[in-house]
Amino acid sequence: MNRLFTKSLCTSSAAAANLKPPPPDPAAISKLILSSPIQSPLSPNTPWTPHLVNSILKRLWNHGPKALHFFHLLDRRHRSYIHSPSSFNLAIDIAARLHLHTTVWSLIRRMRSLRIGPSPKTFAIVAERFASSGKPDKAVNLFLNMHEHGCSQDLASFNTILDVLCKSKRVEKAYELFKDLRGRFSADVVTYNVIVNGWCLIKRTPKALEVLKEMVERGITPNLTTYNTMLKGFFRSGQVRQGWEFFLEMKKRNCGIGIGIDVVTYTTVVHGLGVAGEVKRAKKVFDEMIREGVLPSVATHNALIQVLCKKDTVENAVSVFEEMVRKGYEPNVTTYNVLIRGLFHAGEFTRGEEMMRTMEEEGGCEASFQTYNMMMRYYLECGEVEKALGLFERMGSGGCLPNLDTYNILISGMFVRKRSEDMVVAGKLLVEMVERGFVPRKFTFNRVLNGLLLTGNQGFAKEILRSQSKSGSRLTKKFRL
DNA sequence: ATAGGGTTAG
Repeated sequence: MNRLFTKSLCTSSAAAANLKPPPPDPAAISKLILSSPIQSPLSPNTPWTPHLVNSILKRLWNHGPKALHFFHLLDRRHRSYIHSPSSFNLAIDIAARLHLHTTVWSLIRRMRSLRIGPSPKTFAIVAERFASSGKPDKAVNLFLNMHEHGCSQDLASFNTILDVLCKSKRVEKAYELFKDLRGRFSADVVTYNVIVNGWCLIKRTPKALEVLKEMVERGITPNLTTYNTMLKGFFRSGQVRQGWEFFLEMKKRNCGIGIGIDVVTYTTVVHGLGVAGEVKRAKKVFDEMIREGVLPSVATHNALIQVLCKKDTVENAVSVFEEMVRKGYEPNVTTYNVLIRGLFHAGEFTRGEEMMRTMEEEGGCEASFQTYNMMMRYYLECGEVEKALGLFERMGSGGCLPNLDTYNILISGMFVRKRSEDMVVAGKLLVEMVERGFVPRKFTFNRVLNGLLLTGNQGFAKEILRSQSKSGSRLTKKFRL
């Protein structure tokens, strides 16, 4: 195990020959960490840098226990390396996702003792975890008590906590906090934009408009972000007509005062109209923006391609894709994902697979978990279990570890054929996901156990039950720092 | 990670 580590390092012969050692490869190190036993020590010779550590933590994101173990080893066993604040923040995020409360706080204490934090960003991460796991009050309290942990509250952190609450759909809670404290922190245009966006996210555009009116009354001038947010809100809540009129109004003001509309405005309208089924109008707006001298971005193309896939034909979507490449745009992962989805949706599995090859070989884009999850969904939907499992294998061996969705998709897919051997696979997947720090829903758990019992796999079922009853306490103990 | 546009699912 250790040899692999040393291989990528500065060996004495390389140094003697005055050759630059190859930079350590995060992918190779991540693979090694995944395959090595938990006690395996890291080579002391690796030239660790925050960038290297961060890219490894990101690669191991969906294997939280291993990621934390790696972080911990480097923190404690490595004499000369001290983790950077950004690595701490990543580790804290991972620990919070694993519900390792004790670990989160000891990491925060450690940051403090090293005098490298915690920063407002650190608290934003923890608050986000609270808010998205149904504990918005804890998120608010964390913000209110930040100063006790050596981190001052300011307008920026106030805006952040509001945004965190809004993005996790706790808009009422955010609005409450906003009204209580907007005086103390002198709310600015960003604060108001966050709240406007919040109401828009839960499709309450009348409330958003109310806040918009209020900000003007209080002497805060809305900017283009405010209007783009509102515009998106109309389309999101299905108010296509209001959205369109708002867009026209924005254009009119552009001529008058000169607030300007930009590529984001146009992208919002192209997407909004298209999703509403108004494909012709969406295309017209796309052409209009070019005439008006606002260059479409990759995101604009992605919006149009998605809309054509959904409401028109995948052939037209492919044409737009080819045209954008011809014009010199570089399609990104989203472009490919949208297009592959379109092809799979149309039953064109072969062309979808080809597009995936194109993306990796010619496009220089690595397939993401969205790519894999979506393709597996389609394969399982029509009973192509082997195809889905093949993709799953590729994920595990490539640089993209399966996430919670992946496991859920696959496990439920194992029930379509009603075969005994599929139940065993489902059981193995369940064990693996727990090992990697994911918490299966009770429903998933019972379904797999029932499946095993009904197909005569009592032994395996019992094994799973035993490992589960231990895993909770094991996880929390292992990473207490 | 102080705010707005593309990836799922009606």
